[in-house]
Amino acid sequence: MLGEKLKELRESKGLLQRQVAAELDVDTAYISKMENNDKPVSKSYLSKLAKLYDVDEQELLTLWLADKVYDVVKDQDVALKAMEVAEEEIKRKRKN
Amino acid sequence: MLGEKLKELRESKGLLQRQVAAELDVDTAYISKMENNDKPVSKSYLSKLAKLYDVDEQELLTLWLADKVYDVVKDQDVALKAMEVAEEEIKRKRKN
DNA sequence: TTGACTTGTCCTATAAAGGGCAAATATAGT
DNA sequence: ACTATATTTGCCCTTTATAGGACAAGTCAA
Repeated sequence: MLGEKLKELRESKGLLQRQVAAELDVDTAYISKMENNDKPVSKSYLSKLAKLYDVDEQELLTLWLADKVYDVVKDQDVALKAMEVAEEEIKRKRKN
Repeated sequence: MLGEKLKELRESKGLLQRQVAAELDVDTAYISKMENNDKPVSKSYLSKLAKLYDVDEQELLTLWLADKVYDVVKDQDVALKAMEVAEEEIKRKRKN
């Protein structure tokens, strides 16, 4: 989810992976893997990416977190129920 | 969430942590920590616990997974949004 | 062919799981 | 108050998993 978004943003900016890699000071292979969900995106790059692509960091952070959640529940057939339960717990804690 | 449930179930069955510990062949301290969310419950104990407490394993599994999800999103202010996104992704994949 | 991207393999460092053990506390009964 | 049992807490340890990459080699498109 974050991967697709990053790729889409990069292309809309007309940037090459090589350029983004240079900006983050990493290998281009790593960029490729991020965009293809082969490797998790390191949280520490989110702010740099947000600036580079000129989007709100919150947006990327949301997708980043959604990926994490997805990784936990995928393949689990009680996934939806579990997420509901967790959601209610979050809301409950927020109230307190 | 799973912890509280386990404690509640154990007490409703009138069992001591010592007895449950013996059943799972672990330290009583570990049982205590599970019930107080100080240590994650090992997934491999769920079926034994379900039988011991005479409940559906799915129920425990759901709470177990909910705990995992909660751990990922807690303290994150985009938690709810991220869960929504992940939820939709799950549903999307299910369709395909 | 060349530049852009992808894929496979490898490595290292960190963290978390899964507990044990001993000591501290809480609680109920006498 | 004293004891005994139940539970909790703190500290420790080992094993396994994952993150976070690098590097080389492969593929794809112009």
